[in-house]
Amino acid sequence: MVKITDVARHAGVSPSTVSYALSGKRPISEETRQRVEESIRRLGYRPHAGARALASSRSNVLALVVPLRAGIHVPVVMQFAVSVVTTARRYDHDVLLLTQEEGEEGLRRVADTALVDALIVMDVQLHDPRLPLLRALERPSVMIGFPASSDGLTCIDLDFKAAGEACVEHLARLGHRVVALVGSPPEVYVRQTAFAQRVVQGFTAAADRNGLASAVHPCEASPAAARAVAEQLLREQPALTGVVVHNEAILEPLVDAFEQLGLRVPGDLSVTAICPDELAESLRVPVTSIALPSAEVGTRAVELLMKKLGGSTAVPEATLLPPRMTERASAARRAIA
Amino acid sequence: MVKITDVARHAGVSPSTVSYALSGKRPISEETRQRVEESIRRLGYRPHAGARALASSRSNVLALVVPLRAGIHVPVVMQFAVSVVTTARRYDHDVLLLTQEEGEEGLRRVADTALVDALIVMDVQLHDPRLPLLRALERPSVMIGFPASSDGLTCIDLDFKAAGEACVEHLARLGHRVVALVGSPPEVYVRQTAFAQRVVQGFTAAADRNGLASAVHPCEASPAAARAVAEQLLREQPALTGVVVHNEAILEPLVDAFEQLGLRVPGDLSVTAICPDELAESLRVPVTSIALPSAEVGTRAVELLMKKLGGSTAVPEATLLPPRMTERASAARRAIA
DNA sequence: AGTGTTCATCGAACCGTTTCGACACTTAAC
DNA sequence: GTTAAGTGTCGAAACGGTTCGATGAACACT
Repeated sequence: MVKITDVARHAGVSPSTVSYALSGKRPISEETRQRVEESIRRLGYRPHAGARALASSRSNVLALVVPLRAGIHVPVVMQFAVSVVTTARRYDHDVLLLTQEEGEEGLRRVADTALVDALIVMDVQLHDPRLPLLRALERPSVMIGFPASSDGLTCIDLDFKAAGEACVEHLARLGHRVVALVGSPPEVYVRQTAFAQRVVQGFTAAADRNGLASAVHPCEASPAAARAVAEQLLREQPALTGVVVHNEAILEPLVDAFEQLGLRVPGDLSVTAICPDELAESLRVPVTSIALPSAEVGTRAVELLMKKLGGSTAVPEATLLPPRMTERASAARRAIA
Repeated sequence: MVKITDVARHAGVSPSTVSYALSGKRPISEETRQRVEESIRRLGYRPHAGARALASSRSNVLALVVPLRAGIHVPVVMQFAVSVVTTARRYDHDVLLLTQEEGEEGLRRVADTALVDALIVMDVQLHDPRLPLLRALERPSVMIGFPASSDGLTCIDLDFKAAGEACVEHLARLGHRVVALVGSPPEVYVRQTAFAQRVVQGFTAAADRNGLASAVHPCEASPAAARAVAEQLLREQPALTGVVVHNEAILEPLVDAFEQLGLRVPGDLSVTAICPDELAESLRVPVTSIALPSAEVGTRAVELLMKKLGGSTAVPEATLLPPRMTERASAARRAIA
């Protein structure tokens, strides 16, 4: 293995000069830098990650904790992870993958052993048991999602409340007067993941504000459940013409169920959703939707971390990404009966 | 930060003793070990990962390279990744996440900087450009999938050829005489990913062996393409009664298309698939399938790596997991016309 | 000519472990 | 009763970088 002293000898300088030439932390003459770089190339030198971490107390590795649980749309998680890795690389960092399963002990482990410099935690719950730990940790972290109190933490996510509102406002503009929200599986609400509740808040607030009749229905992630909800909706809200869906898994079966019950989309029923663009586009009837910006969240999360690692104190505690709606075929002006 | 010398002082021993008590690489008296462990607990000591890696030339980190490209079923990748992480943890290792995008340079980087001890590479192609690199690297690796020649490498995957055969054999046993394979998108074949071709080989061989009429159709990952293939099949093989599907994305739309064309499944048409159990189970008509054992592949891949890291030379170059079929509702005995 | 700056580089200490050789002390063997 | 073979522990030397203070050279300003 070729080490920094080999490079130094080959270039006729001291090891520290090589180090500075590489890091740029002290001025090095253009000529010397050239020579060092040439030697590095010639010898195929690569700094030893462990040695570097030891000496600099920076591992240049970020931890990413991904959720495993049911009710979470896997492609979204994956896209997010990829975006984190890609962005981290732009800042010369790597990403260590942890599963939720590892729990608090896992976080403490990678942080305390200095295996990672900072952490990204997904799927944060309202009263997440990891919150106190993350606050106490000597390493910066960013959370995807919002807990009950984000004091002293850095959080980022789509503004789900605004997303819920936007869906309703859109339907209201199209003339719909009776709307329903088909939401996440009940367990998501029970475990108090903030985003599901925020959608409900936004949905309800906007419906009230616009004087619409409205109802909210959680829904399991199965086609059968989707069908059941569809029937229930028609029974309980016969005048229903607008539906907001916040549940990737049942978007397609739900629309199918409506059509099988004799309702055309968007002829009789307009549908808007909060889901990945990919999904919204892939359906038989492309769905007007608010995108789940997983890639952007990933990028922004890393950027926030880098800012914190850079010592900046001016990192915002909360970052709410504004919803972006794409109109597709599933929502149309209400037919005048 | 509390370090090993602090622990040593607190326990009244030398640092090396603490190290040996921890690693077990030399005998330490029961009494001393107790004392050391107590001190560690008291002080909350965690060995510094970088220092450890430097001194031992072992980082205890594995690299996992995940594919990004189209035509790859994301949940399978994710499940695999999770299984890798979980298994790695059992061996006291962590997992660094790399994307295909990083390419050969990425592999070289993490290997040469000693950031990782070993590598797992997914989605290997027949003539993968990374093969020479992996052979040359001083660190062990395991590939998921099989290249044209696996000499000097360690590969593991489902035995796709046997899986293709098993699907046909099953249909043959049920009395079907005319069968078709609906495969992966054309680009998967073009880029010469071995597993797709192996399914075709197995399918064809078993069909010939059983004297069945057979045809093979690649298929894009869209509902429209599924429908088109369904129509084409009926046109070209009017006597068709058995279909093997090897394409997660279109399994559901394909079955739907058949039914809309007036064919009952399994009444008129029997379907078997090679896909994740989860998917096979979730359809309206649960599909008889060969499981894609992503979790097992992940576990086994890590175990193989650990064996190699342990210095074992008796690590098999090729590991083919035998197909496991689960019978569900979609395949039945051929109706006698 | 002397003093003060700035720039480029060097030398040495340090980062926190692991590991190797040595040593003292038991125990077993002949 | 010496020799041989373990046991359990210690001290010191790595491991391969980074970083801080010092130094020398070049230059400008009194």
